[in-house]
Amino acid sequence: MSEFIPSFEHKKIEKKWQDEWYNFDYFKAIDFSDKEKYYSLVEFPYPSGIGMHIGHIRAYLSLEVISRKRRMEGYNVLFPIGFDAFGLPTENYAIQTQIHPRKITDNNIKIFKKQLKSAGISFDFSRIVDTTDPDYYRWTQWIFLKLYEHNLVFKDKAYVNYCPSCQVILSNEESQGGKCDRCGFDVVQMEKDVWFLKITEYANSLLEGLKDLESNSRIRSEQEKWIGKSVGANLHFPIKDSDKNLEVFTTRPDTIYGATFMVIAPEHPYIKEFKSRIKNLDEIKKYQEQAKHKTEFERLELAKDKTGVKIKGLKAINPISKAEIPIFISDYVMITYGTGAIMAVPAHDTRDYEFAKKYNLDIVEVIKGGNIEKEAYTDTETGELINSPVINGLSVKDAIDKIIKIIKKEKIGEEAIQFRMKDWAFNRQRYWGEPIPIIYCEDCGIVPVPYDDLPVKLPYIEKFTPSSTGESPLANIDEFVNCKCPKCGKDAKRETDTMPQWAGSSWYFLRYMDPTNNKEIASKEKLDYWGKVDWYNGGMEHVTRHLIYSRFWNQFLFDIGVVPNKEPYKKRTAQGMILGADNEKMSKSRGNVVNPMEIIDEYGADTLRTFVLFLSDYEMSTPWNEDGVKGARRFLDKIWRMFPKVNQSTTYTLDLERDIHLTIKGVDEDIENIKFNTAIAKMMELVNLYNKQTEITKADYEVLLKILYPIAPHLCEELWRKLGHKELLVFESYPNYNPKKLVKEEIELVLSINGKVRDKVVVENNLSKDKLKEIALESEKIQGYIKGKEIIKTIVVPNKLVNIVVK
RNA sequence: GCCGGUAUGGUGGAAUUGGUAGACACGAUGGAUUCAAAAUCCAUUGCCGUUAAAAGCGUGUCGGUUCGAGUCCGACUACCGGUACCA
Repeated sequence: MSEFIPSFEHKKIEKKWQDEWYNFDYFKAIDFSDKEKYYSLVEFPYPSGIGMHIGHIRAYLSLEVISRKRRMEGYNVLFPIGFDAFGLPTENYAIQTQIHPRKITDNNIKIFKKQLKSAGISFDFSRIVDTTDPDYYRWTQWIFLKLYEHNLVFKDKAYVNYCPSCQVILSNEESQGGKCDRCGFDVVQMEKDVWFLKITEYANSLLEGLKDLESNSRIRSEQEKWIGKSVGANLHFPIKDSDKNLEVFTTRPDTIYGATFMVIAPEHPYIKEFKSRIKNLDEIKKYQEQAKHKTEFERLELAKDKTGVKIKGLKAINPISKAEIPIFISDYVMITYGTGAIMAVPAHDTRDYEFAKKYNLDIVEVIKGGNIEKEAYTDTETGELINSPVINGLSVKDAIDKIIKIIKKEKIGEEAIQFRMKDWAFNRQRYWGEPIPIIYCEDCGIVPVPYDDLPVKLPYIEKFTPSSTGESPLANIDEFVNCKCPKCGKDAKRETDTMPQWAGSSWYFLRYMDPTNNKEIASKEKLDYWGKVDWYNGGMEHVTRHLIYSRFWNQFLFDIGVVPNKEPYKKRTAQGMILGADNEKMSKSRGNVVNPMEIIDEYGADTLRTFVLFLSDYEMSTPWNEDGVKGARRFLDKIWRMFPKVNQSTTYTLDLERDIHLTIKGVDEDIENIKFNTAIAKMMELVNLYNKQTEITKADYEVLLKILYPIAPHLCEELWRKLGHKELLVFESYPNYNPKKLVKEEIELVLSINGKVRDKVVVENNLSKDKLKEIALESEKIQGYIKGKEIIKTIVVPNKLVNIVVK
């Protein structure tokens, strides 16, 4: 101990322990171990060329800390990592540089692995999955074929969002606000053959499954809203002088007497169906044409300004009141939601109200309580039905119940449920993705590739630029396109579209359980052993799309008997974003990006880890603050420098005992509640106490190393070894606290007058209320305040305070 | 528009069931050490006030409940995130 280096040499020490951990596979998860299993999952990264972002570090650290702690607690921990490597950025970069995406991806993965290790994250690197590996995407294709087999895949012509800049078809989610998610270019509408996955079939099941997911309310409600369940009724409005009905969906069947007109979407099939009867067909067609060419942006901009055309020659009949009412065509009704037609109740729906005002249509009040001269009255809690013969006087809720009974009896409608969630558009016209395993045969039509022929491998090509027709680059590769029909053997052609980026990530958590299996996605035994993901952490931005897609695939695999659990995740948390020092989102263009590797190089991985966790509440977004890094480093140095004053005693220093037990308890609770910032603050407080002692015991020091280990493992390993231990901290037992040792013998009693603190005295713990009151009145300061005043009342909170109310 | 979240010192942020607001850290100031600096250590650090104290003020704004409110209730403002004519 004589030659002691006053600051820990992070470069040397961190490298030493990383080599030890990774070379000897200390973090390897053991299949079928007798220990209880724990599966911690973090969202696998897209291996971009810039390498790791500070956000990755924060995202992984929560479960990194939990995983290290769980190992100490005796669990067999599966904490895997992989790469979601298909996708546009790599492909665009490939086009730019003429380097093959395979090469780029391999290189990026290599960089990422190295960086993850230099941060000391305790991943099981033996289980890496790479979605672009044919041994992996073979099973992605396999699941697609299974979905196809179970009629959950269909092909349809659809207007799709197309980005002329990326030359790629986008999902609704990727083209929000009419802008391309990737490049920001204006999205245009384009008719295409599109593969869909029928996720809507699982809508209800996905909603129900949320009940079993442990997560905060925000995570749950975003998913709920995305699924968007509405309960109401389908009503049949007869078209006058025909045997057809106009079907509408409504959540407010109680307002049927107030339905003064109907509105159908511009794309509604009845325009064609009744074209011979429509007197102003030209005008209608013109409107349809306009609606089609409105960009998303215009539709949003003009959202308030309703437009539409009355369909002349066509009338609907209100099936309850028998009133004849006009039908309009307007783009405020969407063909993609419900039945593409509505009954408009202007008195009680804001949109219908605006439309009625603009076109001077009747507004009939059927619920009392608002002022329909001014605005639509949409309250459903307090109103009472009027002008509605069969349901007058009822509340909205009762009226809905009663009217549904009536319409069912009269066969003019039925209860119905609608979801806002749409089927999942499942193809891209790009090269760098999983080929869709489908063959087109002139005689046999669409033929799925036989399971034995999987994987359909991506051919190694030189030119990845998409064709100007919007077709995949694969369409130009004859050797890929031309094949034999698996059914009849005749010449046939392959599907050239590839899967969207969400495909590979929809089941990767299953593959980790058995990453090299070449017979199944994973063996039944391993799926059973590892079971559900115990804790899944990732970004808030993936709570809707990725989480729902992957739950959908898992539920499907459960339904066909492939996986043992209907829901894949037990618990889900999400980290907050780290913003730039300027409080703006980090981005290259703003120049506020923090490179974690630079911090590791200068201050070390332990410092980075400690600081990122200390920065703020884990779930909140927060600006980066370079200065704070020094504070974290100082904290670790203090612990390092303390080493020479450690004595050989194996019991806690008496003066520190209570604080040690308190800290163990607090740190444990904080970590489990992902309050890493306060956990670290508590350890800092303990270290400050240690520093005040001239000597500390080996026991004092060891317990600190153990509770700090999950956060700053390199430093703790090194000091642990310096204490003479032969074994690593990895599987040392996590410390327990003794509740009896938490009791304080003396407490500080606060004395206040009228709620204002006037004095503080140290008294024995657990004194009676009367005794505390007595003590309070004895205080000189208190006496000064109550002199000449009347004591109205005294409140005593045992072990806390005495408040005297005077007048 | 609707749905969430947030608002606390110069800064990042703490605060258990309503019970000492500002833990912990950064920064700053003063001092020790040093030839000097860095590092380290000690002290101070919400505002106002004072020689020092006391008193007073203080958790986005306004109001309320309470012996007592950062915390509960009502109204509002700003910022962030989600969503967008969803019938």
